[in-house]
Amino acid sequence: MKKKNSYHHGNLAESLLDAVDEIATRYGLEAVTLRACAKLVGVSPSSAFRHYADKRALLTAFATKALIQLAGTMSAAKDRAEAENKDAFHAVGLAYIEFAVDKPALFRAMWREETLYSNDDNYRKAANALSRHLSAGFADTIEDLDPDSLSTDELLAWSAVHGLAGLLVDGPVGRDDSKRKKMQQAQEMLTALAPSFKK
Amino acid sequence: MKKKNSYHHGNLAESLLDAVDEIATRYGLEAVTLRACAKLVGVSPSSAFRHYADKRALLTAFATKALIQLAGTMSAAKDRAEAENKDAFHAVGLAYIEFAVDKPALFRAMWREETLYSNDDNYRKAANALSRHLSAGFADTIEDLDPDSLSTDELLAWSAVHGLAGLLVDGPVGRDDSKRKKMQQAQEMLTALAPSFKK
DNA sequence: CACCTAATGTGATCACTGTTCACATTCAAT
DNA sequence: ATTGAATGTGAACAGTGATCACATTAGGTG
Repeated sequence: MKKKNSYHHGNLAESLLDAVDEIATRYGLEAVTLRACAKLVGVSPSSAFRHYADKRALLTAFATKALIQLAGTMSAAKDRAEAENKDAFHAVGLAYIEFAVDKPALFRAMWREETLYSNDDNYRKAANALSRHLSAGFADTIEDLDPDSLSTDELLAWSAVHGLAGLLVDGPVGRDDSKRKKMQQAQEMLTALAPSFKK
Repeated sequence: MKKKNSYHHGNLAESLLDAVDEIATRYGLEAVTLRACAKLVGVSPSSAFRHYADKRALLTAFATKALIQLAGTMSAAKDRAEAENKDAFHAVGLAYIEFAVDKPALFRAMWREETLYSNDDNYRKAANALSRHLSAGFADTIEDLDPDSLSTDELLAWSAVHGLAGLLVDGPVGRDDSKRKKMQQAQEMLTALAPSFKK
């Protein structure tokens, strides 16, 4: 994007993240290899270590990026729903699930505790932000005393949405179904969940 | 367990599964290596291939075993709840989450689509069985027309339970909390979910 | 401008991984 | 007792993450 034929690449750190994305979406997370990423970027394998201490550090950065991307999608869904006077939580939850269905590799990468440095500050922040985006769909009069502690309603909402996403991506639910069918199941589940949020 | 010093091991296939369990529980799933398993069993690395076509096949067998174990735990929880006249779904859901919290490595191994042969017959059967154990907590008068197709209520129940388990094991929820605290969150979530199951 | 230091990319090399294959050993049925 | 099938072995292979001395360059200093 910047330099073309120079010894120095320009912004290898960012380009490596793009390479992870490319390979993960194309061939799956397990196919993401330092050497493959380096080759894709057109650079020596060892050069990656100038920017990431570890393969794990690279994957952590990638997961963080994915989390932020998902948060953006959810935020957009919320705005759209409010503009159309629709139920915001329903829309945000649906966006969450749709993201998982559309980009399973990214969704998996976000939550691989064992291949991540989950103590990383940026990662933690991005992960915690998600719950806030979900509960943003609720009535605004919710008690947001401690931003790092979830209310039971928030936890239930996140669990149901996250759980269905997980079952669709890495579970036996809707394994051979079309995307339309899957999203329809999500719709129904979210509707069925609504009664639990009556005050 | 059988032979002690013979050239032939006796039941390598089963012992390898035990080795996977041991290593996964002790050092995490990523530490499960064919060579480490073989060494633990006291056998040559290549011998594993007489019983499993692949590392993936081994992990599939292990995942299946874990699924069956979880199903057993759930079934026991249901029986106990019914004997004590308590809500069966609540108990079964709690058992599901407790299993994940107690044995995160096993729980992760069950759902790693990318490191599994999820088409394997035994695996599929075991995975599908779980939903039935969950819905067994519902009123018995539920319409179980198609056993392979989930009702919306079943799907909601499984999603919420599975989601919280996932968030606890591989997510930012309750990361530094004690087990007691985690299980308390689970209790509250399940209680909050109940209104959605009113007919 | 020339210089110098820090940042960035390279190549060789290491230990380890899953996998294969010819070979050794044992079991079980004849 | 013999023999064929089942099971375990050891040496190899290519691919992996990682390290380190070294090469190349960028950007501020004089």
